[in-house]
Amino acid sequence: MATSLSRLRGVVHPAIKRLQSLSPLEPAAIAALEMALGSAQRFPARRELFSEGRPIGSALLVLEGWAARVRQLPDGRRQLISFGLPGDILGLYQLEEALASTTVAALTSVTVCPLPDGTHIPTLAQAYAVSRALDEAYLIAQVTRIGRLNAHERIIDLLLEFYERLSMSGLAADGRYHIALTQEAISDALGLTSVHINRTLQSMRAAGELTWTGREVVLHDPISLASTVGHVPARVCARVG
Amino acid sequence: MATSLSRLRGVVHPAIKRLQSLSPLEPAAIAALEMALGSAQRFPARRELFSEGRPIGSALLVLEGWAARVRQLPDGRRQLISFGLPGDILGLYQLEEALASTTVAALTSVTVCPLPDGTHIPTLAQAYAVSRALDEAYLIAQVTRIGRLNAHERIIDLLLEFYERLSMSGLAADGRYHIALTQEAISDALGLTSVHINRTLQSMRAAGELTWTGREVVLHDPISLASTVGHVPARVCARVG
DNA sequence: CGACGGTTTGACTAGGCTCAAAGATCGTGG
DNA sequence: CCACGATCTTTGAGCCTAGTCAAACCGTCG
Repeated sequence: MATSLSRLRGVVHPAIKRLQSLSPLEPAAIAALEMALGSAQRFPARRELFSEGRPIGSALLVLEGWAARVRQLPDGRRQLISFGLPGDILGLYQLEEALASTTVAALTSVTVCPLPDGTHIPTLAQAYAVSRALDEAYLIAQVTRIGRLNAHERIIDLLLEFYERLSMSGLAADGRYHIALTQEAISDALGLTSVHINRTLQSMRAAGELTWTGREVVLHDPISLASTVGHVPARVCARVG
Repeated sequence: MATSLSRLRGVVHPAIKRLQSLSPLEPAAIAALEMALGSAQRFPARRELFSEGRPIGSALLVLEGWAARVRQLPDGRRQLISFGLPGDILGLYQLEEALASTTVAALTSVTVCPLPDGTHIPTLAQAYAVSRALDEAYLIAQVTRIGRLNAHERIIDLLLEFYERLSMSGLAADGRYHIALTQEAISDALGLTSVHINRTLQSMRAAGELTWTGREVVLHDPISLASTVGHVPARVCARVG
């Protein structure tokens, strides 16, 4: 049943929770999403969900796992452009015959489902619009991060962004969350080397700023971290917090 | 008269030419644009067209001059996120109550006009959609540029992007165009210092890669430059070159 | 147990930054 | 028409953040 899927163990599915937090959803929207949850599809890590330059099929809603838009240079250098976390939408364009401007790859095992059509469900359409606006805000944050912050600031800023985003879907709380990335992936996102990420993380641990064991991150004081690096949460709409 | 404005000296206005190159425009689209040209408004250099966090009024079409999305850090560091050249659209969002996610500032004296409503003019709406998709592609290019290219590559890649974009509006040809940026602005865009931009430009001149006198840039061999830095022009739609 | 992916460490290098000041260029007003 | 100020470009010397290359370590999974 749809209800059992979206409220597994009595909890709203993180993806639905995120969209709900972007714009309060009407019952028809919830129903459409719950229906979509039924046709989930799984991609193993490293698999491509979209390929650069190829036509985009239908948009996807991320249910579980982390994906990323990736650009690969001819000589092997790799840049992660942006991330797709649970509740994020991949490949959402209103352009006919759109081509994917970047490859989207699964960083972990990723489950997705087709994005329900929002054209006749106003609150759902609104949630998609907000989601899209946030995507752009994250992209802008990424430019500023790699353009003007040093290694220490870049890492903190990115970890704070993850914290805020995962909080929307209920996957983070109290500065704590599960991070699906290797140090290598972080370095590819931040325009640094994994060696430098490693050393910088060590100094951050030594400074008591965070704990990072296995895949579990704890930011000891998100608020003070945010103020030291001048991090400001994305804000795109007067109605959304 | 509208016609005399859009075809000054027998030439189609660069802004219209750009939109036309994104999607062939029907007569009603041209007429709407020519009408809008009549209510042009001028902003002097450094003036803000939109302010971060403030509600966005109506979208603007750039007619002349260069604008840029800017993010300023508390300590004075500055990052240019993206550029608005003639024919580009600023502040185009389908979100109600959208807030500007970055300040947009005039880099030179800039003339704009309100963007004509495209909802009942399909080809115009299509041009806007393509323009928006290109905006995103340029943002992605910017991330890759500052994340993974060295100073030399960053400059070439950016100058090539300007060349391609200005070519669409007829403002560049044969590798030659008028660049409205100071070395300082370039450094703010590329995440480098103006001193380093200056030195790198000198080495590029010495290598015969370009000429840059006053505000006139000549890329001596755009094709070979593109191949040396692995630059690929943005491509967002199967129908658009 | 070995292979694999990820993390950590060391020694050395280099690309780009900082600070500071001197030249160019250009628009403007007297 | 020239002088002035403001803005931009250029140069120099020294430093530092982050990169490179290489190897060891570690956990885990088949």
